[in-house]
Amino acid sequence: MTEEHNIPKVYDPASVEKKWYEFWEKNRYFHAEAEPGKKPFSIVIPPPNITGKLHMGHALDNTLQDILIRWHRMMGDNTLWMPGYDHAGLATQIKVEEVLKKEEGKTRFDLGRDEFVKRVWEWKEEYGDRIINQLKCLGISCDWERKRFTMDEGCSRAVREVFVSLYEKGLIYKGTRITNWCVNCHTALSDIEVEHEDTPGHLWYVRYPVVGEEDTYLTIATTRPETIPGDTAVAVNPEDERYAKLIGKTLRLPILNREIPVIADSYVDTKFGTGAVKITPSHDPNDYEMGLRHNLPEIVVIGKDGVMTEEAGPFAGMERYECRKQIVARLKEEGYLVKIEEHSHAVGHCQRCHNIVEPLVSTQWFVKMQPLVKAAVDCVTDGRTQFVPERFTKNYTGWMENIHDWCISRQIWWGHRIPVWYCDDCGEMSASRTDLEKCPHCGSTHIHQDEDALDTWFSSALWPFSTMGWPDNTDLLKQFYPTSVLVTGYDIIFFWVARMLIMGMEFMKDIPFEKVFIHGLVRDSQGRKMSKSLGNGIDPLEVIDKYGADTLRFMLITGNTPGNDMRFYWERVEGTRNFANKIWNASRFALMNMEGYDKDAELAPYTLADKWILSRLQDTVKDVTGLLERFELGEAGRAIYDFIWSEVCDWYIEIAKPRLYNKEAAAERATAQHVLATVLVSAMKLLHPYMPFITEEIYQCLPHEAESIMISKWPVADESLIDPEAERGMNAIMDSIKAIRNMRAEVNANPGKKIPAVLLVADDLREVVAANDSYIKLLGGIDNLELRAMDAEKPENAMAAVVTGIEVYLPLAGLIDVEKETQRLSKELATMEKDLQRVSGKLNNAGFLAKAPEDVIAKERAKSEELTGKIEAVKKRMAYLAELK
RNA sequence: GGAACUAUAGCUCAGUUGGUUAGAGUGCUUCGUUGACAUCGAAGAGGUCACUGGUUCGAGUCCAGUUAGUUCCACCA
Repeated sequence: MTEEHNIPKVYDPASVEKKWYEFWEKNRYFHAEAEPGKKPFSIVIPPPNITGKLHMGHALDNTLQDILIRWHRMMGDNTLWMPGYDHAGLATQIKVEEVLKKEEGKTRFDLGRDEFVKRVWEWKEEYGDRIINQLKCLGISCDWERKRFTMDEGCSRAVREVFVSLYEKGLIYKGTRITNWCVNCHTALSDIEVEHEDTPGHLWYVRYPVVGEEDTYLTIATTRPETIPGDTAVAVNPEDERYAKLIGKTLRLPILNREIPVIADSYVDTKFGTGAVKITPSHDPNDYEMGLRHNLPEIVVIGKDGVMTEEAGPFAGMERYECRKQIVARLKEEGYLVKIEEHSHAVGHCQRCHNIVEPLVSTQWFVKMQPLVKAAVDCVTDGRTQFVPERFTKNYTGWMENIHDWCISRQIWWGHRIPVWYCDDCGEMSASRTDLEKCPHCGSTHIHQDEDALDTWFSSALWPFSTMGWPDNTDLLKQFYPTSVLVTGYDIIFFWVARMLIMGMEFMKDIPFEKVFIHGLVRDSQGRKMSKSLGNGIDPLEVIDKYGADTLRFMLITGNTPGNDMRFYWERVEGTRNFANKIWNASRFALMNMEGYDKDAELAPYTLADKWILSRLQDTVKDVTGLLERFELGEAGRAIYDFIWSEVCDWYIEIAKPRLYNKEAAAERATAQHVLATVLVSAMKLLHPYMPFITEEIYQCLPHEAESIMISKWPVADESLIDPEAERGMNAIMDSIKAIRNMRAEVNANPGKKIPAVLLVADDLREVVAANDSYIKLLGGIDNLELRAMDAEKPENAMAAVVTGIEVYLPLAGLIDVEKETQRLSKELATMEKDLQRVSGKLNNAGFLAKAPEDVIAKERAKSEELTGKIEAVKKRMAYLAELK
């Protein structure tokens, strides 16, 4: 937009976005340093995975953050947005393994651990920055100079420190127990990495013969017949009279013919199935617990690869679901199968590969959660950390109160290797902050490190302080911890937010963030989750290419409320693009009329429209700032949109045109230029956090004080410019103009041509309307405008409309269709009378008069008066029309 | 089995502490091209605010229940 004479009519985002992003980066506007004494504002980015590719969720999440960051930067806060990415252990390992398989036909085992990990690092170097470059296309203003990685030296040091410290406190332990196991990924998973889905299945009723009693059976019901070979008991409820006499007896396991006892345990629900349940301690968490209580043997029949073990006898070597089929067939053949029922139940799937998770016994590392949760819950219940919207608090605390120990070991290679060494000589185990060369206990050099890596969320949990240099007490931590806001989707409150709160409270003894700003998901136009398998995802870069980053950003933020999901519509994208173009053209208009602008020129007194728009600007500044403070970003965006389009463009610019076109009246012209420029610059500032590129482009062309809009000062409302009188006068005039346009459209009166009009104006408005009748002439298409007092004679043979304080008459004798006009007026009359009825009802209600606040009563009284006046005028008018018939 | 969210115009959604004539965008109908913008302007039609009851002078807004849809949590075979 630098060449004033050749500004394209249509805004072209591609031609300006790159330019300004480079300009901002070159000038280091994104960079923050600790400056003691300055008010801080800080956010740590939810680190995207290095395998990541920008999707709509990122676009939304990062735009929200960028708006808060840019706004606070303009408010003069010392603003840090800490960027980085996550190594995403399992996800990345799977990704690289796929590539390895495809390109070289090899598995990670072919390469060996060291070589494989080296390959992942190479992959990270090559692709890790892809998503960051995509974020830059969105206009994201992170302090890229500080970019961190969960596996960089500093973050890794923090991981070691936390692990060893928790180990020393006894809060990390190694244990053998039943955990979620993915037979495909070949690793243990934490509880929340298992997604439960209701799946239709069957309930098989199987009878187990009672040993020593001919033709006596105990029938159990199971959803997993393939685990029968692992049964080591059948349990019934001790209160259950049906089975009382069987307790203590022995059953013979069908097919396998092993003998197992009937035990009693109050866990058994007498109402489910037959009230008798087979117990497989190695393959079911409840059975595992029961096995411990009753000292039952554990027989592993399903291996870590999902294949039946030798213990499964005739089924050894079969895949677990194939085995299920075979066992059911055998049971049927041999007469053990009593019946099959349809049964829907929740089945756990691996979050990564979506295979069915197998509960298996294995040795893993756990974080003991109970001692850690209290502080993390307290800081939320006492309000030190607040969820926005507040309703997510309950979600969080409820989960925390029922938390189980966190399984943190993964049988994978990519990630932080567990910093524990085992001595082959003395058998001791040692956790260490530094890599060990020899056993601290016996000095032996025959030691080896634990093979497992940590859950990727272990390092993410430290992100708010590991990125700022912890465990050192850095200047960065001193100024920017706790961070101000954490912005994320509700889908990772448990994975990430909860664990950051836990680790922050434990290691920093302070909250990691003051606010947790939660947003929803971006769904497709049918409300479905965007997913690869459905192929319904929209690529944000495609939207940016076609419509510009500003459009995508504004579209994502407006039209929804915090915490709720939103739908993606191309129509909404187009609507927002039109808004960008509207701004562009308003600015283009301003520029084309800026010729000879001198900021020190002598100004004429402000006109009504000047006073009105300046007053409205102050209102808007207050509204927008207040809404941003309450995290109502969508509403704030709408307020800016409405101000620019419906007030500045639709009214102010139109009214200012005659003054801007008239070069003879220099002071008047300069005044209009000054007001228009002021209003536009302020509006661009308000809009800048939402639409950074177009606002910068426009700002640079308009008279401006800062070298970039992004470091300019956020507008503050000037109370002296708030002018209720001007707003009232202007509203009356605008209402009159709308009434004129309405009547003209109604009868299609001389479109494009000018017509005369007569206005009857109430005393208190006469002066302002008389002084500004040019507005009415200009925008109503009126050539001869006559003003009369309210009680003066009403024009005959004219169309009429009544607005607050003004009656509008258009002498359109020849064009009036008496019939239609009467109809129109009676409709109007009906709604007015209905309103009046309601208002009078209130005013005649003693309870209302006694209890409602005075200003509300006054408002109702004024409304009543106004309606009475209007109704009277419309009635007179109708009487007149009746005479004409 | 718990819990949360959603229900407002044809469609997508706003509506802060209860006090409006219930709004916007989009779609629809009608009209409009000479110096910002047809990615535009003007006008219009279109809603018993899911249902039932309650609190209140007053409810789209608060409370209880019902229905429908979505989601999260939960070890019942």
